[in-house]
Amino acid sequence: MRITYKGDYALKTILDLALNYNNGVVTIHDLAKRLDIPVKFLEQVLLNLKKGGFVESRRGKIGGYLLAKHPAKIKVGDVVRFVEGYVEPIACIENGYKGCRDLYRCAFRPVWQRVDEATKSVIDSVNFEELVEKARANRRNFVYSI
Amino acid sequence: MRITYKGDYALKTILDLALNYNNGVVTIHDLAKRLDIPVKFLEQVLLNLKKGGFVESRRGKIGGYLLAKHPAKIKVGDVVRFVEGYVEPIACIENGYKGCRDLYRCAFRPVWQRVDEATKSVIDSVNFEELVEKARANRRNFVYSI
DNA sequence: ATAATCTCTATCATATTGATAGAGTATACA
DNA sequence: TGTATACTCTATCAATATGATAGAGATTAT
Repeated sequence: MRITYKGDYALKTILDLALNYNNGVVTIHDLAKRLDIPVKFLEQVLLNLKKGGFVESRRGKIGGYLLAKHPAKIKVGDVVRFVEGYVEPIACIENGYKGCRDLYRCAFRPVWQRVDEATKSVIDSVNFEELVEKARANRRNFVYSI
Repeated sequence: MRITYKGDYALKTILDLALNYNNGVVTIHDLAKRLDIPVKFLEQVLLNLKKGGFVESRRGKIGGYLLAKHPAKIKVGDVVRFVEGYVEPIACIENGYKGCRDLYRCAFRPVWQRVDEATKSVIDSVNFEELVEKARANRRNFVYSI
């Protein structure tokens, strides 16, 4: 797994929408400003997240984006898998991979499998409800420390 | 961490040289044939591994490559770090990274750090002496199972 | 009507990836 | 001393991914 800007932006966007859950829609413009993401890039990220069923949109004058599911129902791993396309540390570990002469005798395979399992156990154990709590706590700490 | 062909080839090359440790040099040609790697690509991989201090070379008529250290002294993590350039799941976790507005308040940071630690604990716990044993065992199993 | 918003597709510059090409240098050995 | 057999070095290439920009739509509250 390697997270690119694409994935980073997607995760931060979903966290922002989770922070605004049950609070109406958020516009691309506001998201872009708060998260420091180029507006036109964020457009594509959001359209993709919509295709993935993570967000919904409202068009028109008071339109914007909102989360399609409860934050507790979205895991970090779900988003990474959908946006980046994979989570595995090497292609030969991916499901349905063909193209290695002797996949099952490979001495490295168990190593990659252990990395893969450890990675997934982390990213699939964190949902956006927890992240919202953590983000709010961090914000409080920050304000108090000034 | 995401292993590309570059890293995969490097690891397999070092394993092959480890299997031939104390057994003279191995030519690029033999390595390329056994490992199914394009010769001219393998050249570059080997020159790089030499720069990294993993292998040594002998030029001339009976030249070839050999491991620069004992297989037990080379960890999978060492090779990946050198060849791929990083091991972290995202750039902001890399040492000396600047460029995030509030790195220490980021709700995702602890997630990436956990992935990072888990990954490193795997790849830094496997050395090429163990891999040689495993590879020899796998080869035996294969022969017996025919 | 119109302003504000999302939608869609095309394009772009740059870097990375995986691979190929060819001329050079060193060494064993007949 | 010639030559075959190796490693050495640098350039180049096609294809793809990455991060970003552009502009013309479609929708909706007021």
